[in-house]
Amino acid sequence: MTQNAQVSRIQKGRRTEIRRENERVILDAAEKVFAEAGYGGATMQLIADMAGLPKANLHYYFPTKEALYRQVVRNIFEIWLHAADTFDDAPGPVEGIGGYIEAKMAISRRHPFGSKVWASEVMHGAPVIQDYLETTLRDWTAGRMAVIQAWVDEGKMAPVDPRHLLYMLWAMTQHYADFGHQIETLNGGEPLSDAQWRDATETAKTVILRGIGVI
Amino acid sequence: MTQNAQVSRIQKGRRTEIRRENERVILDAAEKVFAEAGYGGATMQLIADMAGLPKANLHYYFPTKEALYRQVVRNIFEIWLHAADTFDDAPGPVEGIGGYIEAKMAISRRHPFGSKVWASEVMHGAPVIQDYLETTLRDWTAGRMAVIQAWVDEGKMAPVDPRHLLYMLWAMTQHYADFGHQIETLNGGEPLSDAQWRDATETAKTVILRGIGVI
DNA sequence: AATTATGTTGACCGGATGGTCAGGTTGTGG
DNA sequence: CCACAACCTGACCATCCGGTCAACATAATT
Repeated sequence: MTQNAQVSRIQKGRRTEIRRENERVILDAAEKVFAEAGYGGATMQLIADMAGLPKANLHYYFPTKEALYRQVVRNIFEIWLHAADTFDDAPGPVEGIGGYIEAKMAISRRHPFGSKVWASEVMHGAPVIQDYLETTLRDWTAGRMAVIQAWVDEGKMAPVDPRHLLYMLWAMTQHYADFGHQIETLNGGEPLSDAQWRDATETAKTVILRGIGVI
Repeated sequence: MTQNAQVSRIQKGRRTEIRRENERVILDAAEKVFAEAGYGGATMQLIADMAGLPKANLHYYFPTKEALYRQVVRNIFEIWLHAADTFDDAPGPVEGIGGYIEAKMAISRRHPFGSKVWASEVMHGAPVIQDYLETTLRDWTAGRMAVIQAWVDEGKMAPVDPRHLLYMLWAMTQHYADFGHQIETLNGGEPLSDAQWRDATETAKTVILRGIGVI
């Protein structure tokens, strides 16, 4: 049994395993620290402490603070984009937009740090991922706008500006991650419960879906 | 004429005038730098350069970086709260909520830096204005929730969770300031025109008001 | 005009931070 | 078992930043 566990854990050699594990630990710690302190306020020492590694070890895996930050932001961007899958094979706005709201609310709950890093990056003028905004995100947005516009043309929903509708969806859902502290404070200092997350998601879905005339 | 201008400008003595003017210049510069670089990334030297004053002069008016930051955040909070006036003497949700959306969208356009500073502060756990969140903001929120709940009870709008509706309004409107860079990039690198701001405001109002069943 | 209060600023300081490096340890292939 | 490569880390360094201060300039007061 011990041997089996070892074998399965060491599939690709101890060396690459060490590397993968350490990079993961560092990236997780970095995401949290960057989210809580901002890029300028974060220090390599803080990240190292949170990761449980000496600072010099961080520089072994990531040459500079900026390189580490860049990797954190890229990872988040991937998650962000994949939430759009619900759009693709949806027969209409109820499933497509409703599902998108659910997916993004789930991300806000599961990856609050990542969301904050992303927000911070954009607020500071996207120094690191400007190229992504101009290519990947622009294409992505154009695609979803076309889908929404098609629904409008087919009479499946009220005529609403697809671009601003998308912005509304982003804003609402990410708000629960980015302003989580404010929401928590207004909730008596307690994190939202399962039921409260469900209420939030349901309220958002109801108001939006009724707002685009599909309820 | 020259004399008149001077007289009106120096109403309260040269000294207090100098102080007021310098504090204003410094606060404006600080707001911009804090918004663009974050608290940790901002430096007193950067703020001084933007204000056109030597760094030591900043410390004459504001003892520490934190004190300067604190004042910037307080100023924003004031503006933020006053946008709620439209709620108070509105006969119903159409005027109250519609007007609130318009007011907050106007603020996002006029005070984008302030909005970003506020967002940053909250995202980092509100180290400076936690007490405000727990007192002023909590009371404010409770008051508006009561107003909305009353409208629901009177049958003036669909039954919607007032708290999450408020969060939606905050999120949508502030998104246009906080994520302004992303929106600008997706707009071909150009800031939103007057017409586009009108579209954004109208879309938000339409979807929300229809979403709460008053259209 | 003399004195005092307020505003101005270049030069400086202690501490923190990102990053380096030499010397060590551990895993890997032959 | 040996030699090489990958990994680890304490100690160190140059730089930058918030903040201080002493000396000076300007306005207000008497």
